[in-house]
Amino acid sequence: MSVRNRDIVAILNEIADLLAIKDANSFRIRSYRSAARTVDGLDDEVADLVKEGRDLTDLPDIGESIAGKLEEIVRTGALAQRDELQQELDEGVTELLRIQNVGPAGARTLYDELGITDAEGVVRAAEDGRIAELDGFGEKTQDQLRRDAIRYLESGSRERLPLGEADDIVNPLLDYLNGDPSIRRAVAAGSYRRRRETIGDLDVVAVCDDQDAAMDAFVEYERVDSVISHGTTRSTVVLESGLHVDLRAVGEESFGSALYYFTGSKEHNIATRRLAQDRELKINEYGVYRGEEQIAGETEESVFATLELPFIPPELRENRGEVEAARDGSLPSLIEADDIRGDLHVHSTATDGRNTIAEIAAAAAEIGYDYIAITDHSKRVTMANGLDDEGANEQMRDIERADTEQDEITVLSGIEVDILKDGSLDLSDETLARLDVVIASVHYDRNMSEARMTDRVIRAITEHPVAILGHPTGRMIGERDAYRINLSDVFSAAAEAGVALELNANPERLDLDDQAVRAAADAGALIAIGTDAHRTGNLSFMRYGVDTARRGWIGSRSVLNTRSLTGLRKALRGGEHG
DNA sequence: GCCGTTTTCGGCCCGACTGTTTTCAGTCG
Repeated sequence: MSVRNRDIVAILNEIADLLAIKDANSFRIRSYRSAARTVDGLDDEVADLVKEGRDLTDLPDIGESIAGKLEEIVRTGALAQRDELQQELDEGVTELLRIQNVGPAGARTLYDELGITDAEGVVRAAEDGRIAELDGFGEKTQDQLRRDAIRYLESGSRERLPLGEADDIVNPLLDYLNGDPSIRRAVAAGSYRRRRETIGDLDVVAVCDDQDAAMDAFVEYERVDSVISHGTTRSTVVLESGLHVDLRAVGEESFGSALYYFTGSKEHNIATRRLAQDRELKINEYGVYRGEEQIAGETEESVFATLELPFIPPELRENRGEVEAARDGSLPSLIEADDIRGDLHVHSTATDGRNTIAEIAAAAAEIGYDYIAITDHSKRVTMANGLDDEGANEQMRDIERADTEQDEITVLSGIEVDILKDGSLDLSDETLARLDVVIASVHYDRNMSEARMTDRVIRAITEHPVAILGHPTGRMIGERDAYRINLSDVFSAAAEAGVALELNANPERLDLDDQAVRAAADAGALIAIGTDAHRTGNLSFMRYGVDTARRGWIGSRSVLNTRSLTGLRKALRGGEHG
């Protein structure tokens, strides 16, 4: 098994950590972290690039030195430099950096003076009162570090929150803040605004009439568990849910620049600040400055204008080419929630859904859709009481009846047919050919080699009347990884066969993810955004699918279910085989 | 260690909060 990018990222970051504890040149440390970010964002495996003899120094933030180290890692699976650094310090001492409020300097002092190498050591030393005796440390810091180390030990590194759960926490908080008389308006920024699939913490930017009162209101919010800091322009709290929230108070004249600054991403901000430097401008959260003079900042648009850039949607701000695209006028026109005309992946009471076809149709009509496809499981999914050929045909008749019994929406017949281990499907092609929408998905036998899984999926979608490949990687966010599969081969095959790739909008799946969906569209494949709803309330998951599509640079033309019913039927026929 | 429409040296994004300080270092985002 060759070295994966994630292993390389871990090694580069570990070197950065070790160098930081050794108090090395900070820009040198930053270089390792930048290189790690570059590798993390690559579509290709570094091991493949090396194999192809590509010049790694063509990649951003990777020069002669680190390129040589990447090749060493690929060749030997290890890096002598890291091993040497690790021997100088103690194994695992970088764990100290994972503790809140312990940075390189603190870790160095704890290690040099007290020989502490892990969080348990911090707790013991704090309880013995040894930390407070160190230069630059005191009682308060000792107490804080003891709590931080215990929290680290109890929860490990803080888990990121899925966006769907974040919405349930963020919306009530924003309602509370916006209802406070001292706050003119409060808006969520950060990865939440960029609609990342998970968020680490939450940044809220607020324009306030009375900053002190606003900060007081914030820390007194009923779901606050503890207050980390409480200032006049910034306060940080931990909510009962464990989510860290920062509130930044700014003046009206700085609202746009603050929102821009705190929306990030960090990498995006660095890229645009470099553009600003070229123009002898300075961008910070208070505005865009030429010398002492503020020349923009009230709106995000005004900030972009000083860089002669059009507005870049928050979902694109990841430094994945959006700054360059904005400069040369090639930013994509992104899909909007209103572009969606129907949902193509919904389960009913016929298998494991909670609602009847009629209830689903009514809920979809209420949303304003033109059509909805009922796609229940096939028999292999025994847990869900999956349908056999006879059941599927019976269900087809039920769907047709539901379609004729109301005239608000078109109900399409469909199935989510299971892709068996050998790439065959567990319903006959005759049955499938009668249905409007056939989604083929892998549910079982996930643990096979990449080559076999790739072959299995490609056979399923090219040899049978399939319209859509469902949740193409099988991942569950924070629960289980994608199965091993060569996505670029699958995308090419799907594009060739006219089979759409699903962007499963369930916020626990989001499968394909943002980067994969971009690669799929680049390969010429159509995208089908479906909620996989098992109850009518889940139809609202569509939003997360659209968010992810936008993060994948997807326009409405690349998405199957933005088409009119006529256009959809035409595309579905065009994609069928035999 | 990386990078270059001032190019092979000399820069490298920027500010708030806290605690231990008496002018600032460390951490965070």
